[in-house]
Amino acid sequence: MNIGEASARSGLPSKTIRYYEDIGLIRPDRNDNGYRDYAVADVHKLRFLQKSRGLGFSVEECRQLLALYEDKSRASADVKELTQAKLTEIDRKIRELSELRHTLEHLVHACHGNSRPDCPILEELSDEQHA
Amino acid sequence: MNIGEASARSGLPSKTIRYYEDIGLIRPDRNDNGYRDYAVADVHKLRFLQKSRGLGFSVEECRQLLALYEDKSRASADVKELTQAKLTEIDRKIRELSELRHTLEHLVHACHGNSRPDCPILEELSDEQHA
DNA sequence: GCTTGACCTTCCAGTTGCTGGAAGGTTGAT
DNA sequence: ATCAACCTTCCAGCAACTGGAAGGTCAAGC
Repeated sequence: MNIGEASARSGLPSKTIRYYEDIGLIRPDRNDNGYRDYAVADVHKLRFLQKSRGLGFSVEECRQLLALYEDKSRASADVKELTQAKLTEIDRKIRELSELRHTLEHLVHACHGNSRPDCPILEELSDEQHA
Repeated sequence: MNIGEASARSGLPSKTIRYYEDIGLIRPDRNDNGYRDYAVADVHKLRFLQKSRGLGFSVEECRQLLALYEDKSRASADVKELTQAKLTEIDRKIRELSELRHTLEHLVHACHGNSRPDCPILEELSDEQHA
C-alpha cells in the first residue's frame, strides 16, 4: 500500500513516516514508480510507534521496544533485562497517570477555586512517595 | 532555594528549569545576587511538569494543565470542558500503557523468538479496537 | 584576605523529532 | 489532454531541550 494509506491506518502523518524511514525505524519496499510500498507488518510497527511515542518514550526507546519484537535472540538475558526495565517504566507511567487523573478529578469536584495556592492536591502532587 | 536544589527536588535539569522560565511556565523570585530563588510551590509545579512531560503531554498541554490549578475561575464551563478532555486523554494513555505492558509480558513469557513475523501479539498490537 | 571549587548567571550554538513548503513526477478520472 | 490527488526529494523552520563558553558569587580552608 502507498504511504497515504499507511498514514491513514497508522494515525501517523506521511511526513513522520518518511522521517522514521530516514532514521532507520522502518524499511518499506519500493514500487517501480519509486513509491514506497508498505506491508501490513509495517503498519503494525507504525501504529506501535505512534502509541509508544505518544506515551512519552523517546525514539531511541521505541527503537529498543521494536527490537524486542524483532530480535531473533529474544530469549537472551539482555533482552529480558531490557524488557523488565521497560515494564518497570511502564508501571511507573501508569501509576503517574492514575495520580494525575485522581488530581484532575479532585480539582473539578472538590476545589472550587478558593483553596489555592496551598490546595492539598498541589501538595499531594509534589509528594515523592505518593504523587 | 537555589536552582540546584530545585533541580534535585524536582528531578529536572537546571537547564530545563531555566528554559521553562524562558517560555513563561514558572516565575521564580530573584535574590540580590541575581540568583533565582524557588519557593516550595515552584518545586511542586516543576515536579508536575516533569511528570506530565514524561507522560507524553506537550509543553502547551502542560501549560493548560498547570492553568487548571491556577485558574481563579476554575468552576467555569471552559475549564471543566478542558479538564474532561484531559481526563479522556489520560484514560486513553492508561489503556494504551496497559496494552503495551501486556504485550511485553507476553513476549517474554510466550514467544520464544520463533513465531515472527506473524506473532499473534504483533497482530494484536495493530488492532484498532483492542490494542 | 586570598584562593579554590562549587555554585550561579547569560548567551549562543547544536540536537532531536518532527513539520511545512517548494519543485517536480505519477496515476486515475473526466 | 488535462486536472486533482497522489507520490517523490530536498531544504528550511519549529519545539523542546542540551552543551559549552565566559564570567560573577559564595563558603571553606589556609
